[in-house]
Amino acid sequence: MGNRPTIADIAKRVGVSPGAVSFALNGRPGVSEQTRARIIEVAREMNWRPHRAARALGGAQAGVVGLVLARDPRTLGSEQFYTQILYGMQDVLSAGSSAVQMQLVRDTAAEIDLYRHWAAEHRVDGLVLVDLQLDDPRLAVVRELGLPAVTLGLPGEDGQLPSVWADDAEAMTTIVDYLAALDHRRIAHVAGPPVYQHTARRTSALREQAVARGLTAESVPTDFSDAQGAAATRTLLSRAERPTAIIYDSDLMAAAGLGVALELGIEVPRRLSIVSFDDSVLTRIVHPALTCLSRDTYALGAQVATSLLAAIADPRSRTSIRTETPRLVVRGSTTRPA
Amino acid sequence: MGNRPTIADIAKRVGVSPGAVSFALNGRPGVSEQTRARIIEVAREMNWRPHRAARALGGAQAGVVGLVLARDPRTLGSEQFYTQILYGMQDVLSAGSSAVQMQLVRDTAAEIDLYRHWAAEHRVDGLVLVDLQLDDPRLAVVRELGLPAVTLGLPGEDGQLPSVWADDAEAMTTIVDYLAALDHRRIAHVAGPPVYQHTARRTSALREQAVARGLTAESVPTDFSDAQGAAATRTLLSRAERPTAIIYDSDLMAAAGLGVALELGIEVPRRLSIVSFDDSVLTRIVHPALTCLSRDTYALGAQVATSLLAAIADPRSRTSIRTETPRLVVRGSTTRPA
DNA sequence: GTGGAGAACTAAAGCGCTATAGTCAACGGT
DNA sequence: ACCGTTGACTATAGCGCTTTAGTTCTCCAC
Repeated sequence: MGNRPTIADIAKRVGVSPGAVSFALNGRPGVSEQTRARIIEVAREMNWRPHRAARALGGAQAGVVGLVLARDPRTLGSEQFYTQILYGMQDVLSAGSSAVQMQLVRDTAAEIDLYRHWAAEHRVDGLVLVDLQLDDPRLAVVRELGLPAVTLGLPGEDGQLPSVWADDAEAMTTIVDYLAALDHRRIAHVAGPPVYQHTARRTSALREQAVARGLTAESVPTDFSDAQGAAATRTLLSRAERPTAIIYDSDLMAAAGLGVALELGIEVPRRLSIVSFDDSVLTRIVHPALTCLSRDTYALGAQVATSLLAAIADPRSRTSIRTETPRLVVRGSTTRPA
Repeated sequence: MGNRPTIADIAKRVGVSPGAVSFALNGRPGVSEQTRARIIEVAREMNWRPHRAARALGGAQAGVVGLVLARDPRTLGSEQFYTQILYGMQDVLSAGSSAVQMQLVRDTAAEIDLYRHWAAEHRVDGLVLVDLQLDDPRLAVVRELGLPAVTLGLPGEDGQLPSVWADDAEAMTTIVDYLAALDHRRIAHVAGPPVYQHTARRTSALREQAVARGLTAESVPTDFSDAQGAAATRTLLSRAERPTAIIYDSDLMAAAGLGVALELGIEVPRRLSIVSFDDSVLTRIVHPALTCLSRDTYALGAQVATSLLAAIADPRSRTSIRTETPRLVVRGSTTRPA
């Protein structure tokens, strides 16, 4: 039963003091190589594992990093992306026998509460902040709490926190390049909520590109839900001069948009090309499969974990890592306008 | 900074011993109502929060329950369901200021390793076992480790563990009832892996129903991936005597199947009816929207959390809760066969 | 007015591990 | 031969909280 061996048990068995065992097991000087080996062997034999709480209590780490997702329970849909991130993170962290504590909350206020809670209870050693907002209120809180953190997305203006990011502007340019090459002149963009930094970057990149190339472009904000994605699509496609291509900020909305096109009898891709900013199974199972930007989300998660571990080890480190710009994967949903 | 107040700080401030503070804050007898009130007030004033690790060390609970999902990172797809479960669980657990530790692993062996790990490090107070298998190797391990656990799905044969479950056989019957009423005579079932208990139950329920009603029915096993779901569909639809209705064990496979039907030019629902065993956004965004079994997954998660808390409080409790049988939600993907 | 039962606390040990200070012997340099 | 080092440990305190075993007091019954 629950009676796991303690460091004292090992000490007794080997015939040394508990302190010596602690030194040995943590690779710290203070014991001869001989006894160290002996201790390690006995520890393995007895199937010893450190008691996390005991370690954490001694001022050490909790062995947990936190990741909270703020979204309405009914607007779920981006899980695919974050599940992959989670997977990537876990594989890196479990090597250091840490774990990721993922939690879903309703909104940013709840998210902040949770951070305070976690900090107070010493539950986590570090945080991953996702879905960065313009003027993000979380940044100040995290700084105040003194918790190491890494942002996934754009780096903070003033480089407050280390971050792992991809260039959204460049990604948008990739898409527009492609659509322009196909001769699309009227492009629409079903975007996420404007408070998000990535949405803002994409939107402005599209505008710039449109001006530079003399295209008509328009971004429609949504809350990322399939319902609003569908609604936006319906509005766009009901116009007299409807767009010949629509870029969606998420795979969920893209799929929903495709459904609307089918429902309106607008052939995809002949009469409407669709591009999704996210890749996932979803883009592959609908018909036609969706052209999208794809990236190695698993690797991204691993990257985030690595950065976070570095930030925890040295809280003053401030290195941001720019990841590869997502690649465009062309599938059946795009072609030259009819 | 990080210098959170301790129970001793409160004690000093109020002028009592740390023990008294502990009593007061835990609603335990040993202090007068007056001092208790005073202590609680000061604690709030100083913004005190218990240090989790310290509590856990004293033999108390870690305040974490574990949920591990064993699946290949490339076969992800059921996240939607589990994200909802997670959400439901969290809302119940956070009231008791516990958290859910969700982790993804590659297979059952890794899952079992993780349980041992968690148990040894006292990381979790209890477990939720999902995707029960026939002759599930995890049951013995969990018993051996003495960890309170709840299964989500069918109860163990011998009622070893409390469980929260819905009747898969009855659910399947609901679907067949409906399809039979529409006059479908040849029904196929794209199932999950046969090792899973729910797959087995559904498969045998379908067989029984088919015999009872004189229908032709067939179950095709898959690994739950969109690829195999699509492949199975392709095989079924390429037959001379193809089914007029296909039941899918997951929404992901159902959507993939729909894609295949479109690709083969088989109209849905006129020439093929599709029913999904799971509900999620996915069933709503494809076109036509999929008829499916729906249940309140959030509530299910909450139920699981409640049961688990009960199991933790009293490890001998063995109450299984049978939840409502999922309701059939009819949408555009089903009709009478042409 | 004395014994005894509560009530209201305090004191202190302990959870498992880390970390610091201290002990002790062996060795080397002068 | 003596002091200072160094290496290999041991002893001990402490992390923040819980919990058990006291210690006082007060109050009441006989």
